[in-house]
Amino acid sequence: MSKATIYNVALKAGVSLATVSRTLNNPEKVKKETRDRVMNVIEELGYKPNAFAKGLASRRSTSVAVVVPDMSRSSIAEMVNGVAVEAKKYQYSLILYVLKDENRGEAEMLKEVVASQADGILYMNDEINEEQYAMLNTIQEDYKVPIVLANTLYPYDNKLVTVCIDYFKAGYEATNRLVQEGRKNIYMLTTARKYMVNDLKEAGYIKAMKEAGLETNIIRTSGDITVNTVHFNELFKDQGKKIDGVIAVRDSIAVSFINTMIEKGKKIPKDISVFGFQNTKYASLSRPKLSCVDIPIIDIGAKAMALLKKEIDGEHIEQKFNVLHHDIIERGTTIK
Amino acid sequence: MSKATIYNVALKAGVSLATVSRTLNNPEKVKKETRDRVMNVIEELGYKPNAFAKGLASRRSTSVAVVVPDMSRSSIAEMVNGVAVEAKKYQYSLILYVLKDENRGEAEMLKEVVASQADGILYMNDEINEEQYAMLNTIQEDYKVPIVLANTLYPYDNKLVTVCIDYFKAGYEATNRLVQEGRKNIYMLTTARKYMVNDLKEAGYIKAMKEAGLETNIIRTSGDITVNTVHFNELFKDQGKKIDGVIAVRDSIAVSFINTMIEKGKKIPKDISVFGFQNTKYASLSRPKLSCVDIPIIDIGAKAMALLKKEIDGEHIEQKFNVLHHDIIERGTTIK
DNA sequence: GTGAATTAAGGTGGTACCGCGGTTAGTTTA
DNA sequence: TAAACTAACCGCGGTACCACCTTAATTCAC
Repeated sequence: MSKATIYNVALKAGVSLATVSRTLNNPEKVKKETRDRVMNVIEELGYKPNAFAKGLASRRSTSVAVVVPDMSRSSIAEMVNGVAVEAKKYQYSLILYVLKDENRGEAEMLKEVVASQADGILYMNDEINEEQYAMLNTIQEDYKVPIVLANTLYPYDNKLVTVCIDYFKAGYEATNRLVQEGRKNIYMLTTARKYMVNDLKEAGYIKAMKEAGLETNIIRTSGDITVNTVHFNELFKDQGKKIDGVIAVRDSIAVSFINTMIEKGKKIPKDISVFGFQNTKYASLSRPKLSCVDIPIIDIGAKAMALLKKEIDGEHIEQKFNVLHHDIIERGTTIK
Repeated sequence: MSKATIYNVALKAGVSLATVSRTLNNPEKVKKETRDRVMNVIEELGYKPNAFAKGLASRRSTSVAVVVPDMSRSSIAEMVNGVAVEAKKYQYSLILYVLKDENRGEAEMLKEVVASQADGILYMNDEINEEQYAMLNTIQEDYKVPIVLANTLYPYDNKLVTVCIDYFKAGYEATNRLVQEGRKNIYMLTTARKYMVNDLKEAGYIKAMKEAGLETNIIRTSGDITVNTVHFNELFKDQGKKIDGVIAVRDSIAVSFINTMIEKGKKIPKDISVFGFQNTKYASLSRPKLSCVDIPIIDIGAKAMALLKKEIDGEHIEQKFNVLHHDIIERGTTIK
């Protein structure tokens, strides 16, 4: 009973191929009795339409390509979870492309994505630059493949549908909380690599500092925690460096900073207040628990998938740029 | 320049369809000059063979299905990273199936996997039971779809190719370290849900405890850290409960336990030694840094993919059960 | 008011594709 | 004369359009 084809089903149910196809794709166009009979046979034979044949004939794959930079980043993984749940609603399958250690150009990979016949592309690479954005645009236009950016954005243009939060505002708000606590020497810890979203957090931080008449201090460090721990030790070796507040672009960076400082005898939050970004498990597992910007990352994934589905179905999306709501969570690393 | 077909290429290169097909699939059968000419046109038109047509005609998809329980688990995400890197070598694409919140039976999902025409299945669901194992076997046999289990196993049988580490041994070794420290009241913290690999860690723990003539204490808690923190608080409310050592089946559980205890005034590792499992980022971000069993999770993913590829290519795999090496890492939560 | 004719709509079957791989037999090239 | 290539066709398993057949409802002629 390896593989039942539509032909087997038709034969056994005593109907034509067309009718079987219709019972599956346009059930309302088939009389109930016939439909039931066909469905029974389908059940009996364990028939599932061959995805290739279906794709070839219909020119639709009911699958979307999911492009991610690196699965091991907690935010990416959570987002994929959200995408998966939403995709299931539409019976869409996910084709995964992990860019990590990708040495061929991204262009090559995107061509592959197109060749895979995916009905749409969910682009989650936050390390996006002008060139890539242009490429994505070309693909969307030339190949008519809808693209949605999830938790990433290209702020200088908005031809592509985007789901994100207002990272600028979040950075601004988090910084302001520390300013309101009376902190004067507030640092921003960000990644050495240029992620668009981190640039926005940084811009928000700068704005808040400027408004408060404070001096900005931006430290670019590695996303790798073993590396940045060393870095922090180096940086704050001389106790002369005044620091009483920190905004980190990732929870993990915030936590490794906290650990470094506590080992140096600093009190958190008495001496230094710390804010993270994302509200990952790292934040809950930190001691004290990390205050952070809560980002609805699962919702971003789900919303992005939902919008992509709409685009695929040809619906016009009036709102290209979709901003989801974020929260500021105060826990143990800031003073209420 | 939307979609070039093999026909366009043939026309422009002045050859027949057959020759184009050969250049791509059996290049050695085509004279170099012709081949070069065809390749140039392919490049020029940006031609990529239609995956559906190719799959339909060749009955191979050059894609594998990756079945995971939940992307947000750090071990799963890392493993997928490993799979992705290896898959890229073979130009295989990944179709992702996330079981999380799956309410239809898993049988239904597996049928879908088969219908997707994947050439093979990478099964990473560690919540495997007898029924599922039987189902996987049926699929492998009836549909001739190779299956590899990655970081999960079914210890009562070994028809399916498996890549794992010796969790029994790891549990045994970790427990022994604590015994050698002189710990007497060593608890195992495991998940309430039945994961096969956790059962093995538990069995290893029990063996070591028995050998040392110590009493076993097994606490089943949630994988959700907000829940288990409450649980730990409840359990160890009465200070009468003696406890001086802990083996946790996941790093995250270990860390939340540590946090709970330290808040109660316990010293780690002076009063209680703690061991985790996996060596995730949680372990490095814990304070003190978590001692744990280091599991080569990326390698497991890569190895599983490599074996699957072999199976797909029809090579016989003599070694069905593949055990990768693990390490015991001693850091700050145990006494050297 | 009745039976016949027309129409509409619902249900079903027939079949040309979709783009490629593989085979065969025949043709050209070195 | 072998090697390299062409031409033609089938098959893969579906989809979707179009055409056809029912059946029921409506209109019509008488």
